[in-house]
Amino acid sequence: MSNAAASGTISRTALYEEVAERLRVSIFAHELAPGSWIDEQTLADKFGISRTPMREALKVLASEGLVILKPRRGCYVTELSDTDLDQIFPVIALLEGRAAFEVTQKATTADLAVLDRIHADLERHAKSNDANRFFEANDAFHNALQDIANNRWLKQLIGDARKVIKLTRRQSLEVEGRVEQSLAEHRQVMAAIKKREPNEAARAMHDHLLSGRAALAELKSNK
Amino acid sequence: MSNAAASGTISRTALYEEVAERLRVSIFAHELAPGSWIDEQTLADKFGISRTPMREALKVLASEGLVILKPRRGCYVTELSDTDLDQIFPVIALLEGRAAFEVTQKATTADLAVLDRIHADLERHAKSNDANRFFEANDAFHNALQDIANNRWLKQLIGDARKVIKLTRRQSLEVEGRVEQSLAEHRQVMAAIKKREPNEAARAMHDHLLSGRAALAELKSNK
DNA sequence: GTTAATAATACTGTATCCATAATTATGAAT
DNA sequence: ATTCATAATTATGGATACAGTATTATTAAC
Repeated sequence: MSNAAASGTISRTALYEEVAERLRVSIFAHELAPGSWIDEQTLADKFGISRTPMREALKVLASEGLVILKPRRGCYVTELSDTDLDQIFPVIALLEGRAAFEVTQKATTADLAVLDRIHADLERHAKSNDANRFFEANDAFHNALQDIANNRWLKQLIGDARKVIKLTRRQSLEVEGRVEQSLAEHRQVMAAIKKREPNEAARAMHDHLLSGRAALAELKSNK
Repeated sequence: MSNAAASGTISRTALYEEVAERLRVSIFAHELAPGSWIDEQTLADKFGISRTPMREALKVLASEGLVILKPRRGCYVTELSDTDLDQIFPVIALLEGRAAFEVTQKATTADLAVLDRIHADLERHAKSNDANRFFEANDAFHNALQDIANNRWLKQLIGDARKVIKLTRRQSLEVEGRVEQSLAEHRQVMAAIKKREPNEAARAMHDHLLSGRAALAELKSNK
C-alpha cells in the first residue's frame, strides 16, 4: 500500500490517481483487453489496495471514455473500432491544429527555442531509426506545443482525446517510412510557426495527425 | 435516499451520476460559488447520501474541469475567469463547427426534418420573446445536431466543454437583441446544411458560438 | 504584545461491511 | 432433451468506520 508515512515519501497525488494511471497503462498495453470485464476486487487485490480507490479510478476512466460502466453490470474496457478511430482522429487533428494556431500567435523566442530543441531530438532519433525515442520526442513536442498555447481547456480536451488513441499512435510508427514522413510533417509545422503563419501551422498540424491515422489504416490493411 | 425499491422506480442510473448532475446544476446556479470549498460530509448529509457516491461524483466533475481536487485539501469549485471563457469558446466553436460539417455530409431527409422542427420552435419562442424556452430549444438543436453527426467522441468532447460554459450561455441571451441575432445565425446554419455545403455550415456554426461569447462579453462590460 | 510551538479538532483518504440486484446453475416439468 | 422457473452465488453499489494529515487555536516564552 502506498502509505505516505510507511513509504517515507510524501504522497502528493491521491491513490485513485495513481490507480487510474496504472489502469490506463494496462489498457493501452492490452493487458486489459478491449471489451473485457474488469473485476474490481481481483484487480484491487492485485494492486494491493481496497476497492474504494479502484472504483473512484474507474469512474474517472469512464468519464474519459476508456472504460464503460454499465450500472449493476460492472466495468468494461472500451473497444476501439476502425469507425471510432475514423471519428476521433479528425477531431484531434482539429484541436491540435488549433493549438498550433495559438502557439504561432503567442510563442516567444524562448518558446521557439524549446520547440527547436525537441525538434532536434526528433531529427536525431529519426536518423538513428529509434522508433521508441522518436515516439517519446514526438509526445514531448505535442505536449510542449500545448503548454505554449497556454489554453487550459484546449489542453484538457486534447489530453482526453489523446488518451483514447495513445496506443494506436505508437503503432503507426511501425509503418515503413512513417517515421521519416512524420518528421517531414513536423518540419512543416515548425516552419509555419517560425514564419508566424497561424493558419498554415494549423493546417500542417491538422494534416500531420490525419496522416498518422492513414498510416495506421495502412498497417491494418497490410496484415 | 433514492432507493429503487422504496421509490418504486427502477433506478437505471447510478447514484453518483445523479449526484454529479445535481452538483453541476448547483455549480451553474452559483449555489456552489466559484472558488468555494465543497464540504463533502455536509453536502452528502444535505443530499441524504453517504460520502462514497459524493466523492465519486466529485472525481467525475474534477475530470470535467468543473471542480479542482487538491490532495489533502479538498474540493474547490472551478472559477471561470474571462480568460477561461476567451480560451474555451473558440475551442467549442471549432468542435461544434465540425459537428455541423459532419451533419451536412450525413443528414438524411428525416434528420433534416427533425432539425427543421426544432428550428421552428426556435422561431416561435423568439417571436414570443420567451428566452427560457428559446434557450431550451437552442440546447435541443445543438444536441440533435450532435446526434445526427453520429460521432461518439466529438459528442463527448463537446459535452465536456459545454458543461463548463453552460451557465454563461444562458446569460448571453439577456443581452438586448441577442435572441434575434442568435436566431438569425441559426437560420444561416440551417440554410448551409440544407444546401449541403459542409464548410459553410461549419463556419456558420463556428461564428454563431463566437457571437455568443461576444454577447456575453458585452453583458459584462455593461454592468 | 508578538511569535513560535504544541495540542486538539476536523476533514480527507482508505478500508471494511452490508444490502441489493443480476447472473448462472440446477432441477423439474412438458 | 429442452425449456422455464427458482434458488444460490457473486459482484456491484452504498454506508460506515478508521487512520493520518493539515490547519487552527491556545498557551508559553521572549
